[in-house]
Amino acid sequence: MAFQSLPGFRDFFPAEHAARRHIQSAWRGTAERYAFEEYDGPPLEPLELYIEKSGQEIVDQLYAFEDKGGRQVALRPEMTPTLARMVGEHGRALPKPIRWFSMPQLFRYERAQRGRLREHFQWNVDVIGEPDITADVEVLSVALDGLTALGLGPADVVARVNDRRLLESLLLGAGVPRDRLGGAYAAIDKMSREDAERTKQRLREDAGLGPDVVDAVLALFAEDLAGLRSIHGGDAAVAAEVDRLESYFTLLDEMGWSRHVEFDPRIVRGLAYYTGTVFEIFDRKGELRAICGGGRYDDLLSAVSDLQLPAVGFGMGDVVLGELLRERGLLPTSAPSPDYYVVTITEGERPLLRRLARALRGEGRSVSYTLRQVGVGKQFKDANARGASEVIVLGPDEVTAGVAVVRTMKDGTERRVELTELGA
RNA sequence: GUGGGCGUAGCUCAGUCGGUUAGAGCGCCAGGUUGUGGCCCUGGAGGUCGCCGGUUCAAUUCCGGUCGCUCACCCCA
Repeated sequence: MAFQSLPGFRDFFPAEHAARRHIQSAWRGTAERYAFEEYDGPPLEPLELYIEKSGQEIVDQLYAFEDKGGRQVALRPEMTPTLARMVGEHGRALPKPIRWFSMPQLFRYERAQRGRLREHFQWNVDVIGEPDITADVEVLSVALDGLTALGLGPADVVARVNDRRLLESLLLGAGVPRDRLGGAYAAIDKMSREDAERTKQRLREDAGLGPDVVDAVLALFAEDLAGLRSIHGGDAAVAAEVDRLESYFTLLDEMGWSRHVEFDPRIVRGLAYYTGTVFEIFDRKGELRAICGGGRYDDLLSAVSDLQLPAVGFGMGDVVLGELLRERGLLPTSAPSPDYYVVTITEGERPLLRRLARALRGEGRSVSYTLRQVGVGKQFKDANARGASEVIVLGPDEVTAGVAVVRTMKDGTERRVELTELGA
C-alpha cells in the first residue's frame, strides 16, 4: 500500500522545487530592493485570531482542531492577523512606517481545484503606520515589481484598483442604507463573474435594496473616475474620494505603472477588514483567478492589539502565479546544474579529486563526481546527464605534469589548466 | 456539498467486440566503449490493468459498489 500526499498538498520534486525557489527568490529580492524587512510567525495560531477578523469565507475554510492542551487552534489561512498581532506586541518600539514582508505557507480546508489548493506560499508585503496614499502606492509598486522581476509586464498582467471609501460614499449617495453596505459589497464583488440579472437579484434580495436604489447603484458602474466626478462631484464625500484616487493614479504614473493599473469600481475584496484602497492583479487574458490581492486595513491592528496603526498590504500566492509563469515559459524546469564535474582516469587520482573538489567548493563553486571510481565513459555520461558546465579530467599523465584537462561540455573544447590555478 | 471525465510500467498513453505469456515511446540499469558525454545499437529490471464484489468455463475487458485523481459549479486566501 503506497502512500500519497493529502489532497490539495504538493510534493516538490527537484524540478518543481526549482520553480518554487525561482518565484520566492524574485519575491524576496524585490522586497529587499524596496528595503522591506523579512519576518515570519507560527504556522499554528489560536483559532480566535481569525474569528470575525478575517471574514466568514475564511473562517468556514479553516484547518482547525483542538490541540492536546485543549486549545482551539488553526493552521494560518492568511498572514495579516499574525502580522497585526506581532506589530501590536512590539510595534511601539519600531520606527514608522514599518516596512515588512513575509513568504508564509498558508492553509485552508477546501476542495482543491485549478489554481486553488489546500496549501500555498504567499508573498505578504505591508506598510504599517502611514495613512497617506503614498503608502498604498509603495505597496502596489512592490507587487508590480515582483511580477516584473519574474518577466511579467503590462501585456501580461493588470492591477485593477478601487477604494472602499469611494464606493461607500457612492453607495450612500445612491440611497443604500449604511447597515446594508456589507451586503451591497458582496454583490458588487461578484459582478465581474456573474451576469447583470444575477447582480440585480443579489442587490435586491441579499442586500435588501429597493428597485430604484438598485438601479442607482448599477448606474455607478458605467462610469470611469472622471464620469463619477462630473455626475456625483456635487457630493463632497464623493469628490474627496475621487481626488484621493486620482492622486493615487498620479503617483503610480510617476513610478512608471500607468500601463499596469486601471480603475475598477467592482473590486471590493472578500476580506472583512479592508477599509480603503483595494486592488487585485489579474492576467490580461482573464483566464486565471486573481494573482494578487491587497488593500488598506486601518482598523485591524486595534482589533487584535492595543495599538492603533493604519496599514496597507497585499498577498500574492504561488499557485496561480506559477500557472501563468509556466504557460509563458518563465519557469525553470530543472534543478540547478553543477559548475564542475571531476573525472578521474584511475583510482590513483581520487585523493586529488577530493582535495580539488573541496577547494573549489570553498570558492563557492558547485562540484559533482561519481562517488566510486567507474569507467571514464560512464563518468562523462553522468556529467552530461547532470548538466555540468565543465568537466575537470584528472589522469596520471596530467597529474605528473601538475595540470588538469578542463572540458567545456557544451562545445567539447578542452584546455590544460595548472592544478594550482584550480586551487588544488 | 452537486455534476461530468478519467484510473493499464516511474511518466505519457495504446490495447483487450471476454480467451493462453498485457504492449509502445520516454525514463532507469547494464553492455557495445578500461582516457571523453550527447547520437546510435543490444539486453535488462519494472505491472495484484485503483480496490471490493457480481455475472461467466474464463474478467484488465461486462455489471454494481467503492476509493482516488481531475474539471466545472458553489465559493474565493
